[in-house]
Amino acid sequence: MRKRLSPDQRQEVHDLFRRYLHRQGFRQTPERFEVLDALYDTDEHIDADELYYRLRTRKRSISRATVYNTLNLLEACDLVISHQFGDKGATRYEPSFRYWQHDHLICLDCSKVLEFCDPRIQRIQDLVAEIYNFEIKSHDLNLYGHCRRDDCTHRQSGLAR
Amino acid sequence: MRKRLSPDQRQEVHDLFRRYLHRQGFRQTPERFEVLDALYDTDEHIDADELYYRLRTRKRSISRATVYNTLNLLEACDLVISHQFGDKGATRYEPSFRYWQHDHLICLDCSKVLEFCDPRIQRIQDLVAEIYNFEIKSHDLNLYGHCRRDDCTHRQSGLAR
DNA sequence: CTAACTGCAAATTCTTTGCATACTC
DNA sequence: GAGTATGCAAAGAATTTGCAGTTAG
Repeated sequence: MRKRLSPDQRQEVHDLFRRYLHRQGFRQTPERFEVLDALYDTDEHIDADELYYRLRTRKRSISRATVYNTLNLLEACDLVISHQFGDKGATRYEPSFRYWQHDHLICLDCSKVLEFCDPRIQRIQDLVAEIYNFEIKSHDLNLYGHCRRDDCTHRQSGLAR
Repeated sequence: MRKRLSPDQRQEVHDLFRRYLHRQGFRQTPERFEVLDALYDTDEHIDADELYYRLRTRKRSISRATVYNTLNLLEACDLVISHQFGDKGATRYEPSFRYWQHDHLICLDCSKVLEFCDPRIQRIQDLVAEIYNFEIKSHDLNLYGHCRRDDCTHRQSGLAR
C-alpha cells in the first residue's frame, strides 16, 4: 500500500534531518537516527509506544523520553506527520517524505486505516484560505465508517449506535 | 457566528435526550440535563474541564466524572460532536442539533476556531465510500494555518517552522 | 425498594520534565 | 572540556474506574 523509499531516498531523509539538527544547534545522536529509521521502516500509522517497543527489540536500548523527544523534532522538520484519528488514543505518526498527499479512512469497528487522495480537498483549502484571509499550512481529513472486510471485527448487532 | 436554538428547539433537544435515555434504560437525572444545557448555552468549542467549571458556578455542584460520563452519552445519541483539533490537548465538544454541517479552520497562533462549509466534502465522502466499499458515518476536516487578525497572538518571527 | 447514578479520590493512559550520567561537538 | 542528550523515574494532564452513599423509576 505504501511505497518504501529507495536507499538513496532514505539517505536523503537522513541528510535532511542532519541538516535540520545542525541548523538548530542540536546534536546528531545515534538514538535520533534510530527513531527516524524505525519510523520509516513501518508501513502503518504507529504510535510512540509501539515505536518504543520495536526499538527495544533492536540492539540498542532506548527510553520512551527519547522516542517522544525525537518524534517532536521529526515533526518540527516535516519528516513525520502526526494524527489523532479521533479515537482519543495515542497520537499516531507516519513518514512524510516524498509520500503522496493523502487523507485517511478509518474503520470504526476494526480501526484499520486506509489512505485516499482527492484533488478537491486542495481546492477547498484554497477557497477557504481566500474567503477567511488565512494562510493555510496543513489539513487533516478523516472519514469514519464501517469497512466491509470479512476479517473486520464486527460491530455489535444494532445496539447503541 | 453560531445561531442559538429557539426555546422550542431546546425543548426538542431535551426530548431527544430523554427518549434516548429511556430507550437505553438509563435514568433521567438533573445533572445530565444540566450538562446538556450548559453545552448548548455556549458558542465555542469547549472542553470537559471548562464545562465543569461553568457548571460549578451554577447552583448545583457537579463532579468531573459526571460531566465526562454525560458528554459520552450525548455523543452516543448524536446531540454533541467531539473534536481533537490536533493540538494534543483536551477533546472539545460542540452541540450538533440542527446546526449546519460544517468543518473547522484553526489558527496555529491564537487557536481561534472558525467554521466553514463546502459541499465538495460530501462528494468526496460519497466517492471514497464507493471506491473502498465503506459505509461512512462521519468525517472531520480541519484546516490549520495563520489567521491575519490584528489581535492574533503573533507567530515567532520566522524561527523554527 | 433496588439498581443505577453521583461525587470523590484513586487508577490509567499518554506525554513531558528533572536530574545524574554519558557523549557530541 | 562544556554543555546538550540520554535514561530513568517521577510529575502532569486528560479521562476512566471503584466504591459508598444517594436517588430515580
